[in-house]
Amino acid sequence: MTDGRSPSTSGESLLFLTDEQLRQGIEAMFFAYRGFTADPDRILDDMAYGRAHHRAVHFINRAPGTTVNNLLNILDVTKQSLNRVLRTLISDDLVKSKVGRNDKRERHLFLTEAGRALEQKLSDAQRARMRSAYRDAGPEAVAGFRKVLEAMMDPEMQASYTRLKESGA
Amino acid sequence: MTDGRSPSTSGESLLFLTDEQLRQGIEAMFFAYRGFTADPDRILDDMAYGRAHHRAVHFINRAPGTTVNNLLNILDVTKQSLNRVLRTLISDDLVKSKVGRNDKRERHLFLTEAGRALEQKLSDAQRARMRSAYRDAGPEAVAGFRKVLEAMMDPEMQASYTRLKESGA
DNA sequence: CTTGGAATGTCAACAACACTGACGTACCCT
DNA sequence: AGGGTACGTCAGTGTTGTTGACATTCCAAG
Repeated sequence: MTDGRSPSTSGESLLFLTDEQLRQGIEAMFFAYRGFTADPDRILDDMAYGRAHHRAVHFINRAPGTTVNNLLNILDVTKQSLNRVLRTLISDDLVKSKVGRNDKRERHLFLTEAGRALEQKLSDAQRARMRSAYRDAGPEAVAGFRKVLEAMMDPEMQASYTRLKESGA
Repeated sequence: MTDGRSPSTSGESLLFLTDEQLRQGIEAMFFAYRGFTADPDRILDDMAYGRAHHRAVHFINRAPGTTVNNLLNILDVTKQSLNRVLRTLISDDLVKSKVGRNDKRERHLFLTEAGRALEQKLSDAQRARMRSAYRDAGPEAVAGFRKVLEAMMDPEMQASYTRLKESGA
């Protein structure tokens, strides 16, 4: 199964499925993700925030008025964990929580002006690296990049991703 | 700067550099990385280990006899943090630490038989997902995937990555 | 041979971020 | 009226990261 050499299945060019190729992909993913988070992390370190705050702010910005439960599903963390983050964001006046009109149990989340400013700052930094990588690699590489990433997601996350993608297009 | 619409630079097809496109790439990266780590994480949860143990075991397996310092550079954590992980791995007899011959201050790290077995188990799980994603996306997409990831790394990490890649080819 | 510095290891304290479990409040719906 | 849902919170725990301080070992330069 994991014999490390070329799969010798058919005559096609399946060399890209070699264990060595896969391992390189795994390591590329590891190193690239560090780069991916490095710039926002630096900004967040200067404040009292971490990566979890970034994620919350990002998705609230992406889907304003989203409920806590919805955010919970996207972020895939416990409500206790998310609540800790939301509490600080709300008390720092970056996020507003509004009681639902139809269903008063729900809280709808919005960024304040300051929240949007922070999101912009983090987003700009992350996009700058992404843009540079995209430009270096070219449009065809980008298409392949997206294709592989989508295939790597868990099905539920793929659904979340597609939903977000289509809502913002 | 971040006006969100198409960059209107020249007549070329630079639509893949739109803020919206970049944001989709960012979200794809976020969701995909979760999938990427999900399978090994499940295995590790059953033991008393975490992702840090996986990383250590992976790179020791990749470069047997590597020094602590070298591992420190690759993983980019403090020696205290790495040491805690190595200590448990060594006391659980998954990793052996040997004093250097030329420079006796250095410790060279090797996997034991049990260590290799764990690495295989984790690696198999992670490769299975990677292989499936690669197969779904096809060789050209994979090439693009790798190209973008490399362009996203910090220069030093890109160097580490290339060194590892060439050592194992 | 002594001393400076590098590589390593260890102890302690702490913070971010995740988890589980339990409980309370408010609310919707049947 | 009662059951389930949405949300918040308290308490405890674990992994992984961080600083800071200090000891040991050892190479290499003076």
